[in-house]
Amino acid sequence: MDNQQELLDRALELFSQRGYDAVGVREVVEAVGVTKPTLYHYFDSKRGLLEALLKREAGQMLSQILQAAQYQGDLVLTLENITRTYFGIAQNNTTFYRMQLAMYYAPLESEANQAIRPFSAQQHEILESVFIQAADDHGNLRGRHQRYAAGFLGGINAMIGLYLNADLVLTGEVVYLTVHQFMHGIFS
Amino acid sequence: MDNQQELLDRALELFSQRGYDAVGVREVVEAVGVTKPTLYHYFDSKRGLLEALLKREAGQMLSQILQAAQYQGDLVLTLENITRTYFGIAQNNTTFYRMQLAMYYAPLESEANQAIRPFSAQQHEILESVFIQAADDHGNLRGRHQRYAAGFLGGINAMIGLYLNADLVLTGEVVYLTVHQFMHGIFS
DNA sequence: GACAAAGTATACCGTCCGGTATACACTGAT
DNA sequence: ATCAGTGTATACCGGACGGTATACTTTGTC
Repeated sequence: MDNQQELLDRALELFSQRGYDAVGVREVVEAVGVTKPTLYHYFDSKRGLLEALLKREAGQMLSQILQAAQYQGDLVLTLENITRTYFGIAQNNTTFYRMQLAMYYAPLESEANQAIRPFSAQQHEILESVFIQAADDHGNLRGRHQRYAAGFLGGINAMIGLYLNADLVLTGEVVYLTVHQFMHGIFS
Repeated sequence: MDNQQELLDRALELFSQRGYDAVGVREVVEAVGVTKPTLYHYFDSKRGLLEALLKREAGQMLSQILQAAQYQGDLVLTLENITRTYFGIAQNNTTFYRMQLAMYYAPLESEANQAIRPFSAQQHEILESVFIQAADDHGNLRGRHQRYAAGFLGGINAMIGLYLNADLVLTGEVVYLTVHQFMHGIFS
């Protein structure tokens, strides 16, 4: 019924499965059962389609992460909330999570990477702010927030990577382990 | 002089900069100054070009990692050697490292991902074998080798990610910090 | 110096690419 | 009933795509 939303849905599916560059607009419109002018009516270009898609999906993802990342004096708790949220997104919106990861690692000059960059930047900003705030309570974090944010997200995505390969189930225990490993290393 | 190698060189550069799908064979041959039949003489297809490229670059990368991953009773030392090797590759062959990362995260059904898969599998195998061997000396590692291998590589790539964004210089200290954080967490 | 093999170029194949000019149908407001 | 705006389809654009049939030129071998 709603061609605009259906176009976004199919585009998400196809881009995630085969990649933005490899999927033509023709394929998207045929999957929905409309024609190209319909797509170009709602989105001015293929790039516009991608950006509308990101706005819809990434917006929701960011708001969830932002909410989970409210630091209130307990770093472990906050990191667990963040991890749980990421795992939840990866499980409930696997398709988008895959696409977003692929776009993040896509070449700098590719449209895909350029489109995802603002979103990634916001994501990192949120995580860094947690470590910056926590540095008030844990002095030895100071000045390392960037490395920690990157490392923490790296750890989360390592687990999500295993999940996406069907090598791991993202249980509450894995949330605990991911955060615990980040805080205390592998031996404790 | 050697058109075959020059084609591989330019293809590496272009694929890394803009992505496999976004670069046409026409562009590759023009960058070298030859014509398409020359490319198709050496490599049967665009995919063949990519695979020859991987064989050349990934082969060398794997042999370096394999050498660094010889576990001889000292897990920290081995992990530091591995980390140093990864950092070295990322620095000396930035172009390939970028491309390889992008291909790893590319959609499962994309040619790029399918081509890189065997290489990635070998990489993970090598890392897992380190943790499997180390479990003889550290019982509490047992059965977790897959998660640890993924997490460790995730940590390495988080640092390399910062390096690729010019946000971090990969010094010997970062090698130490990366391994130390993996072993003991962020507070020690 | 004949000959096979390897390497390269010209010119072309059909297909798909992103994008659009135009026209028509539907809807709601006047 | 009319008219504007929205939505959709037909049919097309120039150009780029991956790939190749053919022929020529170079090279090394006997």
